[in-house]
Amino acid sequence: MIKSGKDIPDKTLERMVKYRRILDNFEAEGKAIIYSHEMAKLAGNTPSQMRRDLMSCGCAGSTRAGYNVKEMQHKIKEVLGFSDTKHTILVGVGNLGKAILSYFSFRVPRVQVVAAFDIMPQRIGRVISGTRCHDIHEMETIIKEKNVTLGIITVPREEAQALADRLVAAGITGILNFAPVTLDLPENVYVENMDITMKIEKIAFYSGEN
Amino acid sequence: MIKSGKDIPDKTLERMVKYRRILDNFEAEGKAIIYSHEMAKLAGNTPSQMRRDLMSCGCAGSTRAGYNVKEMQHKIKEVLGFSDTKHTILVGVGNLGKAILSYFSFRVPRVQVVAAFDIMPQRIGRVISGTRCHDIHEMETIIKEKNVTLGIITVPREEAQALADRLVAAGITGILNFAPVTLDLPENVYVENMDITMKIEKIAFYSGEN
DNA sequence: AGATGTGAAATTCTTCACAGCG
DNA sequence: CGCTGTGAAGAATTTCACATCT
Repeated sequence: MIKSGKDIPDKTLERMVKYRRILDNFEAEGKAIIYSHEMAKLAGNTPSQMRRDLMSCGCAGSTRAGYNVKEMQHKIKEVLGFSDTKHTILVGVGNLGKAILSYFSFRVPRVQVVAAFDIMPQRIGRVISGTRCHDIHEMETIIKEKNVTLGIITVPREEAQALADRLVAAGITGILNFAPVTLDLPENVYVENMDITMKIEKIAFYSGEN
Repeated sequence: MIKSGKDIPDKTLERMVKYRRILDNFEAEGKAIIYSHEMAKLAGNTPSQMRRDLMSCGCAGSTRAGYNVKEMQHKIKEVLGFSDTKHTILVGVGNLGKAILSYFSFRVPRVQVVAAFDIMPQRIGRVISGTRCHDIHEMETIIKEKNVTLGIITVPREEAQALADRLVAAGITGILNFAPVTLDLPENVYVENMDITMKIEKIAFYSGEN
């Protein structure tokens, strides 16, 4: 999908999320000032990359004294968007689905999971980490009712494409896909893939002397 | 970590894994020849990127006739390394851990999960998708015994760094980390992070007109 | 004609190096 | 000084365009 017209580089955005998490911790500790090299250490990158990233979000760091934690936090949240919350559903309440639902008890800013879906009767009606699991037949209705725009796919590979089509037809514009297939969807839908086995193979490839 | 001296670009490697999966399906269907544009469609990229990738693995596609499925498959497997299997453990047998263990029943080439670990008594001794869950106290012993070199971390955030240190001390050289923290580890350990909440926020950011 | 293979351009991302501020 | 801000260099990745082959 074509990225919408935000001027902030993709990789920078990814790191921004990380920075926010780190800053949240700092705030909790009452730390008020942070240097780019401290931040870089915690984020696993370099000071200059850190500073470059901050430029993209118009973040003023006062010379000599480092960056003001609260201000930086505010600016980053502004970029990531803290105003409107997007409604999300998750489809496929197996182990993976359950695991992801529990991530949300730790609250992901901007994103709220409003319902989960499955086909298995024994899962329907249950509440997992605060989210109710519905029969998948109700999916389209609930998407419309609750104004859902994001979908998380945690169903088996074979079912992923058909499900994605249904989600898109129902009006969803962003998908996080955990199934190991490439989804074929219209350009205006933004898709991110979480390819777990790929990552494992990457580790096998790079680790050790090889 | 510094990448070991393989000449193949990082992104290409990632796509290679995807290509292999696609080829496996093709082989099952008995298809013998494939064109770069077909492959690109299935992998969600462009024909020229596809061809460029194949160059990196010395993959001969005969002009006009496209690529020979079996040969391409062979070359890719050669690059990804199909000879030696790396032994892997997973630590943290919650929902996420269980989900990942079940991925392995679908067989990830090159990688074999030989044991799982947890601290919770009710999990210890159980067998999940063919992998036995041990008490975490046995971890170091089993790593040595079974010559384990890769570790998958699916414990809560607070425990991840300490666990990673233990893994590295015990001789592990590659880690797949699902906890949302940056692990601070020696240069010679290769780490990949699966940052689920980050991906979700990315979708929230890019999807829709925003 | 319809593929592949590949220099070369274009784009994106990272790092360097250093001016300038407090 | 030590730290930020940033132009400019450098590296990595993607895309273009076209010669070449059957």
